[in-house]
This record gives sequence, structure tokens and C-alpha cells, in this order.
Amino acid sequence: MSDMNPTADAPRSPGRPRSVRADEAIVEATLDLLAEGSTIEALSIEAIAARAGVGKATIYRRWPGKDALLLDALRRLKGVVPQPAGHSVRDDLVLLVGAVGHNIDPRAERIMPCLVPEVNRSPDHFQLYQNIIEPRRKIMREVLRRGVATGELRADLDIEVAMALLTGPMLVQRLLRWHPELDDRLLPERVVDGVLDGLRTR
Amino acid sequence: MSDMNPTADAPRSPGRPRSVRADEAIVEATLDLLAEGSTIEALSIEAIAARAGVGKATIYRRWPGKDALLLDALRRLKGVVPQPAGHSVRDDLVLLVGAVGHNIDPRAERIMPCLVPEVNRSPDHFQLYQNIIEPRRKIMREVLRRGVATGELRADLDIEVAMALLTGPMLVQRLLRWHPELDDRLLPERVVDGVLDGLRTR
DNA sequence: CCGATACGAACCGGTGCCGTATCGAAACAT
DNA sequence: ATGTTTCGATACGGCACCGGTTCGTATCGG
Repeated sequence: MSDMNPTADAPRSPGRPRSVRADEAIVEATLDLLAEGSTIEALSIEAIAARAGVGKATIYRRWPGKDALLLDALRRLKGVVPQPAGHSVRDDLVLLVGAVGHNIDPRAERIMPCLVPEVNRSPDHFQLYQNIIEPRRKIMREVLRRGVATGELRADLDIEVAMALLTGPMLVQRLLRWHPELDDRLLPERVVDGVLDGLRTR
Repeated sequence: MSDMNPTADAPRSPGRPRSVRADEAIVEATLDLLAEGSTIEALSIEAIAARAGVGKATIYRRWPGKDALLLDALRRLKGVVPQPAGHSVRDDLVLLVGAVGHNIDPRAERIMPCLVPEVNRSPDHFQLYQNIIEPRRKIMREVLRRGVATGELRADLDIEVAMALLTGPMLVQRLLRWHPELDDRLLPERVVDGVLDGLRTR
């Protein structure tokens, strides 16, 4: 958000006001193009402008360059962090695990995989990614701790490893289509139950 | 391999023989560039030639285009499929899980993440990816089935879900640097033990 | 030594993008 | 009405790169 100040202190600049419509259209076009498979590096201001039905100048008037625009657009994609009910640890985990890699915006599902390489390359993108997922991880961490406190989960549980165990399978499935046959809707339950109970004969 | 026939039946073609050195240099350059973060689509014959210290014609003489070259290069990257000892199911799993996303060539670790978007987009690349990992999955599947047969693992085990549980955490860690603090060397053991025993208090 | 082939470098035509400038029209404040 | 700013559109120069081919040279077998 370079210089967007729609309210308050603005000294009521003269002239024609910026079109909110254009604002929205630009961000939407960016996300659409990403969702359609464009690489971050392949994404061009020109393509965005064309897709948004907007002059390039309109974009440059708002953002200094591709990176700034991208940051804004991805931020808007984040979605809402799910709030577990807090009754059953198992049910809370099913909810959270089901939310892994499953943002509200359906485009996110197509976009996130494309960000993987960037995340590995650019510290900035890595940071952005971490900022997006950290709140969700925090919630899961708290649920796990609660489980340990109530005795539902092993006392010697390594929280970080446990989170990897829970989120890993879902992410791999949704990011890489690991097993095309696996049912996405049932998977969260099966993952949570599998990890909680273990594979070994008891 | 379009037309490489270094031995045997060759009718001893006249003229200057192809430089094995160039052959190697081209493939190496391709893998290097990928490992350095280049996208598949961003990878150009020109860049490869430059990096290999080779004329573009030398490349076109061997491969019809980028795709064919890439296929060859990635194939050469695959590495060896690990062979479990077959004594303890747990130890076998540790070995296999440790091998997930961990090819012999250290560049593979950098390259694989960059392929994620392509794998999601192009059916061809998806197929190539599946061809590479399927042999490994098959081995793990067999180990799991053996565990069920010997009674070490639950009789009602869903093999596919179990594989997702085991490989998911490792892949996420190695693909996305999920938890930068987690020790890569210890992780396989902890994942296998965690999944086998479960998180619940027994 | 000769013909044949491969070699690296250089070349060519084409594409796409960036960032800016300009235009007539539109939308606001005064 | 007037001045200011933004609008979408279009054009521009400049640049970078890319795919494929050509070219003179190097290296082989015979």
C-alpha cells in the first residue's frame, strides 16, 4: 500500500479522485493471472493492466513497481484464520488441519504452489509467507499445548515435530497432489486420527 | 536421450566425433541453472549454452529442444532408490523417510521445489514427477504392507494415508523450510517414531 | 592430405517488457 | 465556468533476451 489514504487527514485534494474500481480491478487481475499459472517473474505490469482493463499509468500511479503491487495483492489473499471451538483437542485439530493450504479465496490454492520457488529464493517472500502462516501455526501450537496440559496428549510431546506431522500430509496433498485418489474432504480427519493414534498395533 | 549411441553398433561415423565433454557440460549447466533458482520456463537454451561454455548449435545438434534436454537432465538427477534392509519395519521406514526429497545430487534439493509449479500446471511434468517418485513410493508401500502382515502395524491401516503421514512432514520441511530450527538429520527418526506411536497418551 | 563432421562465436529477426509521455474525456472542488 | 487531477488508451525508445541459422575453424577417420 504505497500511498492509499482514503479517509481522515487527507486535505481534500482537488481534481478527479482515484478510482476505487481501478484499485480493485488491478489487484484482482494480479491474483487472477497468478491463479491461472503465471510465474511471479513472468508476471508483467503490461499483462496486469490489460487484464484489469486499465492503463499502465494507472498502475504506476499507485505502486512503484511489480514487487510492491505483488505484496499488496498477496496480502489481500490471506483470508481468515480459523478459530477452534476449544472443546475437543481432536476436533480442533481436524478443523485446523483441514484449513491447511485451504484459504477462503479459491485462487489461493492455485497460487500458493507457484510461490514455493520464490519463497525458497527471496528472503522477502519467505518472510511474507511466514507472516501469513505464522498466526495459523500459533493457534495449532496452542491447541497442542492444551492437549498436553489436559493429559490427552503425551507429556513429552515435541510441539514443533507434532505440527509437522499434522500439517505436512495435508500440505503435500494440496500442494503436490501427492495422491490424486485421496479424498480431500475426508483427509483431515484421517490424518488427525492417524497421527493421534499411531500406526502401530496397540 | 535423443540420439546418443556411444558404443557398439555405430558404423564408425566419419568426421569429428562429438565431444563427450560438451555433452556433460550441457547437462551439468542445465542442472546448475535450475539449482540456482531458474524456473523451467525461464530456462533458455542460450543461458545453458553460455553457462556450459558451448555454442547453441552444439545443443541443438543433440536435442531437438528445451523439453527434451530437460527430460534428460532431470532423469540423470534421479539418483538411486534406497533399498531397505528388511529387518525392522521401523528402521526401514526411517531410511525411506530420510530419503524423501533427499537425492544423491545435492542440487536436487534446490531443484525440486522449483518444479512444483510446473508439476501442477503441465500434465507432462506431472507425469515425469510421478515416474521419478513412484518407485520410491512402491518400496515404502511394501514395507508398510510387511508391517501389517507381521502384526507390527494395525491391521486396518490405510496404506496411502500412512504414506502421506510419513512423507508429508519431511517433504514440507525440505521443500518449504517449514521449521528452520528442526534438525534435518534427526527429523526422519522423530517423524517415524511419532507417527508409529501416535501423539496420544497411551 | 582430404572429406566429413563438430566446434564455438557471431548474427538475425522477432518478441516482450518497462517506464514515460501524451491525448481527449471525465470527475471532482471552488 | 475553471482549474486540477485521474481516467483509459496508445505510442514510444530502449533494452534485453531468445530461438535458430550461418560461418570460419578445429578435429577426426581413412
